[in-house]
Amino acid sequence: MVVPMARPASALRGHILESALHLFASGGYEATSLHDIATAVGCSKASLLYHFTSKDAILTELLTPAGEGLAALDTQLAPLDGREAAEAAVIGYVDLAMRFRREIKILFADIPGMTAHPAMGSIPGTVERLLDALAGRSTRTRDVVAAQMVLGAVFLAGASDVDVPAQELRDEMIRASLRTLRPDPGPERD
Amino acid sequence: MVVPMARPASALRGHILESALHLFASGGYEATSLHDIATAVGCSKASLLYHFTSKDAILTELLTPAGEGLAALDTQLAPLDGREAAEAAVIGYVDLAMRFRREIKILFADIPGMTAHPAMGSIPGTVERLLDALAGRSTRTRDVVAAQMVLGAVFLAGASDVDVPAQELRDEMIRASLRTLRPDPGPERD
DNA sequence: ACCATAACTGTCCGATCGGTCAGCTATGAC
DNA sequence: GTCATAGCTGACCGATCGGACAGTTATGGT
Repeated sequence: MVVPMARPASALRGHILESALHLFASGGYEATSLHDIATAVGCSKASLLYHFTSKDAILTELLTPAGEGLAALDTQLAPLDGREAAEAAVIGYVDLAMRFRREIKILFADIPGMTAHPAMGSIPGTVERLLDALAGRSTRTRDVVAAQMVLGAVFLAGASDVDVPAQELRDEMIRASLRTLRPDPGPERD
Repeated sequence: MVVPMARPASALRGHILESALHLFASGGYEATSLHDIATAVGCSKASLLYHFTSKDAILTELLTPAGEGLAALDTQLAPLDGREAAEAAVIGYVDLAMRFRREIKILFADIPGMTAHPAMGSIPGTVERLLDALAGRSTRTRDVVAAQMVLGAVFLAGASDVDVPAQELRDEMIRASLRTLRPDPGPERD
């Protein structure tokens, strides 16, 4: 049987992934056609489908590292609790967002269909657990909303084109996230 | 000449807008076909294009109120400065996000093509000014990043399906946003 | 020289999209 | 009755999509 398996690495293959990542991140997955990618790469559309079994296979290969990173964070956070969980979740999540900024942009552009993509593992459950960790395992409305906001804040701020060096952005996002999650420093205490 | 103008209100017209808003918000604009809308409404695809000049015209009618609301906030924030600007921006932005949760979901699902949609006015400039207000007119990295994060936080938390009553969600989002933007309360306050 | 295989492409295909158009039906004015 | 008009529809159109496939060229082992 001549099953078209994933072809081994080659010069063109790398160029395809590179161009596809760029196009997906800037224009979205659905809005980017195989023709667009082929034009950017400088090869034929059929050549793309020689190196990859489908358009989705290209996306999968691009998203897999990010999905694995998220899964690893999930595992790492599982045994932690309370403030420890929240802080580890913040740092881990921010680092993840920084490392996969372009991949996040792809997800961001096609949320509805993308969050269910197999390459990202079971997003719903993973995200739910990440939220739980960010909230320090608390179910109080205040903490749940704050966790949800940190999730969105880092997600969007990481994908945005803020004119700030990466290292600085990372540190500020961590600080701001912890500020968001920490109890109010007002007169009342709990 | 017989220019097909926007038809006046009618029962079916209302149902179309209602169904379209629901479908766009849950599945995204691009991913929702006229056939999908027609099926949901229970009429023919051609009937949609009798009441609306195009698919885009449906979207425009759905997004226009949100665009006007954003423009109004823009005007309201213009004369304010510093902490006053930041707090007014937070409250105004959160209220806007709450009022147009479903519309935001539409934008969220098709960011690349949607942020440039005429119905939302000149998004880039408006968002930039909103960010400036959120940062309290500061250009310090810390404040700029925090503002960007609040923007994303409210945007996503508002569009998410958190199981929290609207009023409570609004108040918590405002509190958390102010926490994010507020200067660090010294090394340790607790 | 021969040939198997890899790398690549031109061309075609079915599906689906947004949109057009001629025509059907119901209603109300005269 | 007659006629204009509003509301609505089935059938069709061109464009574009992802993908299939036969065929061409380049390469390296024997």
